[in-house]
Amino acid sequence: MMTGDQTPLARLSHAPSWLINQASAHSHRLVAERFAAAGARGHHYRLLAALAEHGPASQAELGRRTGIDRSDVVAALNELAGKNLIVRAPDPGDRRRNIITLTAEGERHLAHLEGVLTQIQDDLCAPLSQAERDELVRLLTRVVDHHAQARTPWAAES
Amino acid sequence: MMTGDQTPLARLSHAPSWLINQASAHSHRLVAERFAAAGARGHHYRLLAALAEHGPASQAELGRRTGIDRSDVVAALNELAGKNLIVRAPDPGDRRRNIITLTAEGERHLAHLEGVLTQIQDDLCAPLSQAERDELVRLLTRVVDHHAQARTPWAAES
DNA sequence: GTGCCAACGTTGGCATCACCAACCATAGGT
DNA sequence: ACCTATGGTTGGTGATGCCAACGTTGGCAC
Repeated sequence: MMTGDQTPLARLSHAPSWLINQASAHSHRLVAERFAAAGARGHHYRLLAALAEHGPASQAELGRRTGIDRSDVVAALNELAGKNLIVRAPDPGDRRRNIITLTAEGERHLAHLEGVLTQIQDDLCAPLSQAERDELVRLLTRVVDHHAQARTPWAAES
Repeated sequence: MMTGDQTPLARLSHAPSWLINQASAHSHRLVAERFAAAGARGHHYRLLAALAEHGPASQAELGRRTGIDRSDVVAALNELAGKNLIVRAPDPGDRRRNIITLTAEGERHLAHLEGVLTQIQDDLCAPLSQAERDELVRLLTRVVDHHAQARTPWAAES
């Protein structure tokens, strides 16, 4: 996001949107750096996690679960398939679909990324106490839910 | 960032980095949409605000103040100059530098963007009470400061 | 059954943003 | 004079979030 953020802009430095973007940028940097070191990118983790949590699914399903665009899902799955972390098989019951399945190797990789991510959370929230982290999560959850709902009124249940 | 964020990923939905990125995405979308409607982009506001707060400056100075990369400052200033919102004049005391000055029109535009941004803050934090918004700002400020400092130990004072 | 619309996978493209590398001109100190 | 640091500029990279379009296939109505 930025190079040297001494944030000398008084009017901006108290704006939630600015702070959120700053925080996001730092978080993004952490994720990008460490995931890159682990040979992965944000999309990869999201997809693997979705597969682990809800089981095999079509690509469109994965897109909906993870919020990743269909077209981006294709690219990410290509990469994951290239590393044998997932398997793409045609759905016998619907020839339009591919059924994506996590491989054992994919599960191992996911477990690794899980650890990396946990460490990232910790570093990101380093200056906050546990109670403060919980509070931050609570507040952000409210904000995110509010806007997610506004954007996807259809996805009522899940 | 995403299309339909029903966030069905239990393990992710409580991770601060995920929440921050989600919130940032929503905020980013709001900013992009409304700034586009106002004929501006995020960089533009940051630069105009920096000029208004600290007065005319060289491009490198602006980059440091706003955290925008030197090369990106050039492009943004070109656009701003094209709209007569800023003036780029050579520094008589240092022929390497350009002195960037806000024009009256630039100030008007900034004032407008200021209003747009205030509205965005409000929409972004819609689900939160004022006390909660303050708390969110406080927590995020701690996080951002912590990482900004880690990244730019040199920019001690400012 | 035929026809039409919806969903799926895929390709290709666009925009923003953070960032890096390289250039050349100029300052400044030695 | 020389060498280094700084400033403006150009150009390029990569991640991410989207949108548009295509051909294929399913499902439904008629």
